[in-house]
Amino acid sequence: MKKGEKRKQELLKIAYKMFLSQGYENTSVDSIIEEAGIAKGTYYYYFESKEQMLEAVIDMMIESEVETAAQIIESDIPVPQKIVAVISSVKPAEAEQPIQDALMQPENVLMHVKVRKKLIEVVVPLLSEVVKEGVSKGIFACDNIPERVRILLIISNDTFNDRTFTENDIAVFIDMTEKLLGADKGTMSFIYDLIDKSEMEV
Amino acid sequence: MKKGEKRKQELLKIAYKMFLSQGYENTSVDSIIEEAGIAKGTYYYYFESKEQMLEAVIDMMIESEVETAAQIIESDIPVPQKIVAVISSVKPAEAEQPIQDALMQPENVLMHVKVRKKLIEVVVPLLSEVVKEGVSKGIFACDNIPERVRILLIISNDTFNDRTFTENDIAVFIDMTEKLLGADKGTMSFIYDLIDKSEMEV
DNA sequence: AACTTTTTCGACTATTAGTCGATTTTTTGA
DNA sequence: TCAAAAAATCGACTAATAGTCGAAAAAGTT
Repeated sequence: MKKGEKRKQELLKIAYKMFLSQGYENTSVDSIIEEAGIAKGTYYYYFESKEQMLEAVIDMMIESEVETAAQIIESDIPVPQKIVAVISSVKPAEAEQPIQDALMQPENVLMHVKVRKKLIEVVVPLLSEVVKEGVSKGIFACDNIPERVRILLIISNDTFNDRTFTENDIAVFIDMTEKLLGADKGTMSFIYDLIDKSEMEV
Repeated sequence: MKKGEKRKQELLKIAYKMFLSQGYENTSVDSIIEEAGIAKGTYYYYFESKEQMLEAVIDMMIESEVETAAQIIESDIPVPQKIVAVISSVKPAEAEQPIQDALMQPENVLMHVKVRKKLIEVVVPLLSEVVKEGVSKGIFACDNIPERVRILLIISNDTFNDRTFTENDIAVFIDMTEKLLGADKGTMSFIYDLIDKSEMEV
């Protein structure tokens, strides 16, 4: 009842690395068990299927990202900055490994879609609270907050995570965010300074 | 040089149906050739790989949708209605088969993502022209049109194609569209009447 | 020590995408 | 018209895959 959990974590870590470096489809169960030094039967003692293991790996990834997001929310920075910080934290970006690159690879569509879906599911309620705080402070003015927050996340993900972007994309993103949340013009323009210009298309 | 093209089209049609009804991953090459009554070698005479065939099937799907979109654009309806019509035409929706349902199935992520990506690539320029027309007529007022159009497509796709939606989603979509394009409040509220309420979540 | 439960093993199966050389059918041009 | 060239078809074969299963070893329990 104890050793088992450890082995499971160990397998998840190995799979996590291999999925990211080679893609989910290109990582065979055989190669995972070889890397782990266990037999086929052992693998299937811990995981129902390869896909179920992928779910578990994703849950693991999400968990740590949500922790970061929660910390940011509890911190004491201005609401607009807080929102942007949470949105950024939700993309692996500069973090540990080239996770972002890995997720961009076409052989990782499945993983990519699943991560995004779960992340949005879990971050929308968190971020909605922050926006609500902004509304009560008079920084924002809008209704249907969760629906708006979702749009924010979808677009930021599409613009900044899934592809290369231009200055125009940033300008439109800022404009859209302000209008979507009912903020004064200029409220979100600090975003421009945060962007890593090296990631930008010329 | 003639018979070949016909066979190719025939195979594409068969694959199209099978991919949609069973999902891409669940459709084996063996089952396709059985359905078509040909040998393995013949299949690979026409297609490099199963995935390359998927691309071809998608191109086929896109092509017909783009034709429809182009017709709408040439038609003589008001600009705001035109935009919404194009966006709707871009989702298979009520069309022929339960394509939409098929693309929603988790076993079709790959196909789904590829269709969306290609569709956006091809529709953004078309729709941008329409918006430009709207700007010159004073209905809209905005810059960076292609970037804004992309957002419109991404969000409409996420909201109306990928999941069930609520009244709030519609309200936010209308509000966002108006603000994104710089239209007067109410310009896009006709959208509400177009929505098939039966598709809505309760 | 005798037992039960948890964990591990690896040979085995069934299915898959893709290869290849041989063969048949169709086209072409002299 | 007919033979050579090109296009199209065939199906047995390979290599890799995810997943199964019953037996055995290890760890816990009494």
